[in-house]
Amino acid sequence: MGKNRSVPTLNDVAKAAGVSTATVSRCLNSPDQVIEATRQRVMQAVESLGYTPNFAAQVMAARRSFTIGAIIPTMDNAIFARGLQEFQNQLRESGYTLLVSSSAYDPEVEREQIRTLVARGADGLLLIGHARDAEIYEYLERHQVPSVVAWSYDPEAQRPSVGFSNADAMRELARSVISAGHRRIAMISGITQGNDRAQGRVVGVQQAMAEFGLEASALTLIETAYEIDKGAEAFRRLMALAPRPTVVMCGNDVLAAGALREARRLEIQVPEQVSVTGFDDIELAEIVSPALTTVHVPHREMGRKAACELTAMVEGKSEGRSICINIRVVNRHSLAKPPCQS
Amino acid sequence: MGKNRSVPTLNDVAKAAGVSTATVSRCLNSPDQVIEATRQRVMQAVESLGYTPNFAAQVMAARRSFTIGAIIPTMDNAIFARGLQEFQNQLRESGYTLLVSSSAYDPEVEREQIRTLVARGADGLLLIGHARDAEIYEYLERHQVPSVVAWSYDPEAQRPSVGFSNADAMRELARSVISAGHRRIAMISGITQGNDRAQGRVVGVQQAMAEFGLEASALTLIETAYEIDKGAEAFRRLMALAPRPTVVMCGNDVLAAGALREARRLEIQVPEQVSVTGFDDIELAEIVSPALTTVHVPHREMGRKAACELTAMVEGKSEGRSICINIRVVNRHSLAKPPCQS
DNA sequence: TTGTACGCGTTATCAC
DNA sequence: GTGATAACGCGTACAA
Repeated sequence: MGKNRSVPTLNDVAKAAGVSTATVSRCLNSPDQVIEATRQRVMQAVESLGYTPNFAAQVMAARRSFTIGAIIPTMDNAIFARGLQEFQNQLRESGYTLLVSSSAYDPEVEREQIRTLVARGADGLLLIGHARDAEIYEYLERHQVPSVVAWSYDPEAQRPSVGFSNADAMRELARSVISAGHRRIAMISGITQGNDRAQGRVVGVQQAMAEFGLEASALTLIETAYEIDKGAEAFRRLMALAPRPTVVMCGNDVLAAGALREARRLEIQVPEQVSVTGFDDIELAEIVSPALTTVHVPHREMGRKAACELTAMVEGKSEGRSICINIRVVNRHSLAKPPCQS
Repeated sequence: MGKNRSVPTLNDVAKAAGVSTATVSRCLNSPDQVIEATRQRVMQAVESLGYTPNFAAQVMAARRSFTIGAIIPTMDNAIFARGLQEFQNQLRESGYTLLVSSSAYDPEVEREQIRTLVARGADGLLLIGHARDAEIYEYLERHQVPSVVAWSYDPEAQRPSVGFSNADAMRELARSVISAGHRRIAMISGITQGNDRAQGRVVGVQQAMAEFGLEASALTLIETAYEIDKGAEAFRRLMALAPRPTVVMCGNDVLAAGALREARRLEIQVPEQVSVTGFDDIELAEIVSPALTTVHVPHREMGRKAACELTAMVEGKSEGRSICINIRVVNRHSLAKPPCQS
């Protein structure tokens, strides 16, 4: 029955309600500035026409989008997923929409996506880690788009960040490891290039070793991508060494899970023959066998606080504070004393 | 030094290069329509001013955004993450940007996000599963935004879908289970309300049982959210039953991982005392102990094909075909014959 | 090949 | 309270 094919605009609503576009706009954006009677009429028209405001036009006119962008290295890891879900929830409550892109750990892609998100009118950006070109920060500044860095806390950094010190966290875990008696330590790290979280975790291990008077050479380090298979592969190489390390500290739980899987395949008992540790304390950590001794990171809390800080900045209520999140070492079963003959 | 605070526009570039805005626009969008010399000059200006086109303005003028939206139930599950990553990769190659939102399995939220994405000028949408209000499809049609449904294949459905039949897949797995001798079957399903994948999986089990002449009452069904803890809890309740089921079929690998964790806690041997199966074959399935017998879904392939189909539709090259992806049962160690005394 | 001028759908600033 | 109307930044007929 004469179904109108095209999308209704503000103008259509205005005509249908017998008012001006300005009034319709006000009904939608500041309802109390318009008298009850006309508002009813307008809303009726909005309803019956099935009107939805055109976002691009809104952004252009209002120079504001109520949109927050986030660029994460990968969607394929529970740690970002968990925190981001909470980030989004918090944002929703404040009336913002979250747009997510994943950079696949590629700085070039990240750079492009930041520009895309800004061009799209994002009011603020969530970034992961500090390591990136100064040029990018200048770009953000010029466009006056506030940003907060998460999953990494660095009081030295110019930019506000919400997270924790990866070095401190890993150092604490490494202290436990060394205190348990381990001296031949191996580490399977994520790629440190352009990744301050991964770098910090390596540094943490090194610091703890120094504290205990261990030589740097006592650490065998393998760098690899954060994938289960890579963790397994690295673990195999480590176990082929003579003498074998007595503990394998992994850059995250995913790598540790790979290590554990390989240990099972090689019929190496964990932790009796070799200890393994993780980082992040994602659900995986409790599910593998033996359950992982790891560092617990409160991702949800981080997501929530990052959202609060970022919206505050967007709304001019904050200059950008840095927030430090507390982490803690979780002792489960994958870490024990080194074997006796060691 | 006189750093210009504001964001440069097409006009600024035009003035800087001594040409009209139209020429600048052409340089950016159809470079071959403009002579080499002027183009050089223009590009120079673009570069030195650090010009980035304003997206909202582009969308408004061109009525096209080269943006694809996706709404997934949750980011917190590897199955969507994996497929979406590939979906995005494929999109990038075709020049599209992906915007992702998660609905937290809430139809209301999904509805709102669909409107948001459309209002934002998304050229096409990726949706998960068929179950949703007809009104939403009408809305999409009216706005002429093509969409494809993924993770679910239904030849009966009006809308194009890329995926597989969840019922067929689960039925095949259930046949293996029954063939192995199981008669007291329990299932831990995801919430079926508004979720055709979960529904299909339940139906698959029921169909297989019917094929083998088993009474419907032989199936004990628990519905719960797709979370590890929920899987563990459901498993505990199941193990408290007398007689116990000899097999627990889980709606996905996450639930199965929870079941396995609880089994370990209860010191119930899997598969000696009770068998467990999963669905999806995410990495988790191979990592838990015992490794899960499950249904392998080629998520990457699904993501890729969905992207191809959707872009084809957006560009008017396809009316919207449905594509069926092949799945297969993966036999690992969590499924065995039922215990003898059964 | 290049320039002019209009339109895209809103918001916001004025008057009324 | 409400209504004109000028931006907002870009694409694109159409003209030159």
